[in-house]
Amino acid sequence: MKPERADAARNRTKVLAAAADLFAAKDPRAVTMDDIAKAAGVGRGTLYRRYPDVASIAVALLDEHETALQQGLMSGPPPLGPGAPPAERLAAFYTAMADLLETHGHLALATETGGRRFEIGAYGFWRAHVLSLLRAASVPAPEALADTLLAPLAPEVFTYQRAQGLSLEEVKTALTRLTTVLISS
Amino acid sequence: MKPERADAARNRTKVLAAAADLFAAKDPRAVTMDDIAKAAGVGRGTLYRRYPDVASIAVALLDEHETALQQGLMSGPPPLGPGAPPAERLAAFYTAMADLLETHGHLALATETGGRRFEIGAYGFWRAHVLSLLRAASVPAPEALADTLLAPLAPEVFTYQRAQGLSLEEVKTALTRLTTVLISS
DNA sequence: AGTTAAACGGACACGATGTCCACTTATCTT
DNA sequence: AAGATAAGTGGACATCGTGTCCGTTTAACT
Repeated sequence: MKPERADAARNRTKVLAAAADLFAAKDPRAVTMDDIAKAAGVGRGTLYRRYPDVASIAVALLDEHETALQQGLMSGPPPLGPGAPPAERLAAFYTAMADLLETHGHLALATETGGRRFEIGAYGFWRAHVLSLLRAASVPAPEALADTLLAPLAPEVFTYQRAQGLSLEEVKTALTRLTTVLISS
Repeated sequence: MKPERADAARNRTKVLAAAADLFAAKDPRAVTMDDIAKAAGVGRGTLYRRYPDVASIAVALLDEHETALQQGLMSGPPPLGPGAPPAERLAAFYTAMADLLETHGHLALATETGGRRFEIGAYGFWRAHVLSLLRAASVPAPEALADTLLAPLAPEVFTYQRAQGLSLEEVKTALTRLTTVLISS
């Protein structure tokens, strides 16, 4: 396919920058397409040309961080990447996810307008990763456990816990305890 | 306060019946106030007089089942009610919740339009219950664990698992294993 | 400079929300 | 039984967000 036209690229940058500001400024779930178009100084039609909804803009903003983590899982150094025992890898994954939510939780929230959590590509990836680790650790009936274990990583849960006054460390230990206890038994 | 007027009672019944049908018929998250008013043969204003939004109607429909479970937790027979060791009570709670989600999952979905999960009264109750059991079992740092453990009970997670082909039993065992393993270690 | 096709932006139609108020009706009073 | 009163009703209205459509602009190529 052809390279991107100059004005298109310029507008994409403006849109993403404006959206990032808006997501950070107020409740990400309340940001509308109109808001973003207005803030970016761009027409409605221009916005819809590239992004079908607000969630997809948040996904675009989150993408680089997510793919970085996915790289780490697949080919990074242990314990996150291959080479460490499953229990440690799983714990490392949870810690990394918590860090990602800590820094970009507002974006993650914005990606989940409605019940889209499971339809997003990233969820499938996390699930496959957890599943393979559970299998490697010979945990029985890992299919149901995978979703159960991923549930506490939902952005709403994490941000709720942090808003309740729990420290990042407290949340992390709760998460990792879940994994280690489950695998070692 | 005064007793309810006859026409008001009649309309409330009509509204709840119509809403129950609609929630069962299509995606509960797509049901609108207009739909319900139309289906119940009632004006918009009448509907808004009693219920501020769709979620609150779903809550009303769900209420009796939820309070029944809450009664069971507080004063019912063991292992759900008091008298059994914490690990068993927690497992019984998860089983009961799974059953409730199995029968009324669509209603539970409708109560969570937006990110209201944690603002609903019931969540506070479940959380307090889990927390007290964790404390009774001398589990360290139970505060963070409580929310983490409740996350897999989110209606979206449960219905997603069931829609993926997992049986009710498989989900139940995944949930209870989580609890027993955590407490016994 | 001229041509072409991609990109732009605002107007439009639609659907849902929540409010407001003139009218109806149940219940109480005597 | 009739009137008084306050609660209840229903639909019109203003507002907002969505997604599409199309005449106009502009970048890129010749």
